[in-house]
Amino acid sequence: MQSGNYSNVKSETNSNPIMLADYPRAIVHVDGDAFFASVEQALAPSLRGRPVVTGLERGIIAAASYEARAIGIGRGIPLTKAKAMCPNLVILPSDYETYALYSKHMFDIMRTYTPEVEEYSIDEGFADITGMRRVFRSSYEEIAKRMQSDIHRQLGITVSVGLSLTKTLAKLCSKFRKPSGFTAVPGRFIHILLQKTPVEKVWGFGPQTSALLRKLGVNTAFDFTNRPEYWAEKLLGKPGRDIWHELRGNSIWKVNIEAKSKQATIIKSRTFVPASANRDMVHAELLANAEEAFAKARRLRLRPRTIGIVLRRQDFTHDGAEAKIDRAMISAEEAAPLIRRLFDTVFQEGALYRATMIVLGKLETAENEQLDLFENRPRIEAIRRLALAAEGINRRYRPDAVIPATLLFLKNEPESDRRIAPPRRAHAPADPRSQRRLAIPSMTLAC
DNA sequence: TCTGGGGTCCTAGGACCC
DNA sequence: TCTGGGGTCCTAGGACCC
Repeated sequence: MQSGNYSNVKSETNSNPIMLADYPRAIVHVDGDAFFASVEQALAPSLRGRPVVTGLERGIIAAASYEARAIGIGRGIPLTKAKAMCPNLVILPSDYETYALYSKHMFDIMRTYTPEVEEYSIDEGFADITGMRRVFRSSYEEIAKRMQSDIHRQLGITVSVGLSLTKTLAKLCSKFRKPSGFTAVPGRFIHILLQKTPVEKVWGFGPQTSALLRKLGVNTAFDFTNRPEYWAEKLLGKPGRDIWHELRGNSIWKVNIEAKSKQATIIKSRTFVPASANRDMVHAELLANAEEAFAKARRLRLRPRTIGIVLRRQDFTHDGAEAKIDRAMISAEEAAPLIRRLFDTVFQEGALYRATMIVLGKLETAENEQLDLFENRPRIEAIRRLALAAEGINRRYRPDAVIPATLLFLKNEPESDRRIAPPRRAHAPADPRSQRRLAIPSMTLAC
């Protein structure tokens, strides 16, 4: 395990101290190392030490173990390409339920050191351990290291841990050494960390903001914090000001212990290859997404009050439209006429589209659902029963055993993945996703 | 990082009201 | 009937995150 802090690093400049107190707040960031792949390796000892990736169900790598990364295989790479690079690659489907169990256990371990734990995502979280030194009769560094070793011992996975004064700094620390790294930066060494951090690595600075900052001669986090606060706010608004403070050791973003509030939107989108200008085909893709989005809404017992669509063109520009719905809808069939209207306002004849998206917004819990007195109750009930029955059949047989007639356009395409609709033999390269279904019968490919 | 899928938050600007 | 100021609410879209 790598370990250390900045106390042994010679200061490159002693001017402009940003924060001198060591830990006015002590924030820990715990970041799972290749989380999905690590869980798989923890579950199956035979996989340890081998290159393992997950993402079989999508055809694109969702997580890659460090053994896989060592040979250049990482997130987002198509499985076909990855397999070509490494014939021994172990390819698994993502098993989110199991990962969620490990995730919960990881947060429970963190909570044995402080109740103030934020479950930021499935594989990373924050803990505010300010004031806990006395309770555990140890330094903040020791507490954070114990958290790390507890997780390793109890779960069999490694995590990287950062300790500093703010969430932003703690996150920089946990990224500084990986995997299984430990990095602590107290107040008097913040400037050294910032000098080593290019703006792109700062949490909250994406490609747009980073490019702008670089153009203005701001290349590192240190450069950014050396500009005046009003400059940061004027250029980047409130987020810019918040980040400026966070980087200087002034904690703005509190560790949020509340469970994630209710989901606000459900999004379903799919890219199809090749792009298409065919009105019916693009519309059918959109409805297929609507089917999945409503299925998810039913599962979560949520009802949308708005429906939005987005059509993405081949050049990655996109257009969208949104509409309110006046009563609760639970199926794509109910929404189909509305979706059609939105589609007709957005679709442009002659444009080449590569993806469609459905956005169900303003979700409400089904319990609050109120039916309009004047609406056509029997018909709506019939549609509901139909949707639920179809779902049951599909669960029992195959996902597309029963589909709405509106999707027959896709269904009729012979030997084609439902989501990859257009005939591709003539003019397009084969899509790897449609091939993998036929070609990969088992979970593990080991040659 | 020339781009897969699922999310959240912030802001600018328009509508509407006094 | 080009004319003040200001508040609130909503929406579209940008930017970012994992």
